[in-house]
Amino acid sequence: MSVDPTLLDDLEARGLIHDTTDRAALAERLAAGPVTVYVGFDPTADSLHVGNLIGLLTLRRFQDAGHRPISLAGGATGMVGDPSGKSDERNLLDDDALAANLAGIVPQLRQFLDFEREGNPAKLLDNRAWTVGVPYLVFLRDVGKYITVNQMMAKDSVRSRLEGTDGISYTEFSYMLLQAHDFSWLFENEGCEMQMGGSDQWGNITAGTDLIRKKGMGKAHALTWPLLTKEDGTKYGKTAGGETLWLSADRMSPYRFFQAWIQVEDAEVRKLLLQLTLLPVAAIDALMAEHEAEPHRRQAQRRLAEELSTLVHGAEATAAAVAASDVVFGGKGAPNDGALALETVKVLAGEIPTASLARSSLDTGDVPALLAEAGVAASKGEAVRLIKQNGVSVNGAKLSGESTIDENDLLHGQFLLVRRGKKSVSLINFGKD
RNA sequence: GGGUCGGUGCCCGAGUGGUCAAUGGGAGCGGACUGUAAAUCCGCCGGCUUCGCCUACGGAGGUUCAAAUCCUCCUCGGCCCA
Repeated sequence: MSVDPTLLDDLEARGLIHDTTDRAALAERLAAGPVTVYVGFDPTADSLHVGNLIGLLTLRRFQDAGHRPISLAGGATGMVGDPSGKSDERNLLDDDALAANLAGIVPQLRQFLDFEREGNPAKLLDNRAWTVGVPYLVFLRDVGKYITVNQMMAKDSVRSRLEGTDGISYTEFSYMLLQAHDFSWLFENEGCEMQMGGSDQWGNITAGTDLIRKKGMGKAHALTWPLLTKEDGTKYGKTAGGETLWLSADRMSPYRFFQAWIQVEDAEVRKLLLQLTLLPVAAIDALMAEHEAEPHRRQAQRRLAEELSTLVHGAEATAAAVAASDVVFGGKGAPNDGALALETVKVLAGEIPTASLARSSLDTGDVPALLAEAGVAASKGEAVRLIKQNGVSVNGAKLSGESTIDENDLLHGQFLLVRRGKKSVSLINFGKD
């Protein structure tokens, strides 16, 4: 089995290396042959989100380079809660919630890696398997003895909690030990020599490499990537509107996911292409050159959205999102109602927010009330304002204060296509007669 | 436990008896310009049966023609002392 010797350089070029243990030794080890490497994902919700994408993709990059990736679902650690990046003590998840979260996450972990690949198939493990039955005394002897409290308190997230007024529970304080134990267990039982994670995981990861070294088990490696941030340094992971970018179609529709990436600003797009897609660096450079020549075509954003949608939701859902986007944003301004085929409307209904209202809602002739009822505006007052500000169009025509809507306006006798502002489009379905 | 300062709209923060749905900033929303970008500019930004009414300035009472503003109690938070 041969490995791709350019892996580390590629990661470097993508800006994906924040820190590593002994870089020369790591490079040497990676060049020598397949390495088993893991990334942990704690089931804090029933879906992963963009914050987890780098981890998933980095594992994928390792697999594509010939190494053996392990996705670790944190069935045990998720119960305790990682204090990293948290200013408050977490609520413990009960068993049912944890099981539900795992059930949501495991398929997502699966889809990024190849579990059948000849030579270096991926593995998916749950740390609960080797954690749940460990007696406390054994844990203290085999893990706790090797890690000093001094080291644990050196961690920023722990220190800030110690200095704060609310403190930190012994449970969360112990999180680092659990993660170190995972690494040493995987090292011993799966031949896993390397752990990766976001830069906030550095302390937790090196606790593992230290434990492995102190127990005389051998040499383990670590790599962290920078947390995904925007140009201004704030955390990525939300849309401009503040929505979390979930990977689950139930939590965020493929259309909205797609749109979120289309709307990325120029300053961010190169970095996102590098870190969140599998496109070769050279291809990204070429794409960016194209983009800079004709920025209004938004080729870079489009490609980013297509690549990510395909990775997360698959080719079919991506095609539907593209089709819906073309209808909504394809023409100059609003879609042309006459040209909107019933089939297209039906595709849209699956992709954009759709409200179902009773036909009787049309009877009053009160347009603002209708918009409020459909959720286009938060209140009737807001709807009135939006109309006054020229912010609403129905079936492609701007509404004015005098506009009315009746049965004759329904597309295919059933739908209204409502645009609010530039970016937000929704459908109101009045059902068949 | 004592003292003291404070709790104002999504957030920060003015306002200390009427002129207050409440100054200002941020966020958000709409518009213009554009490229579903950025920057900039303009407007909006509690609700409604919208030239008026209702609900709101931690909670409950009270004084007053009139309270976010004064009084009482309660509650929560900061700081100081024990």
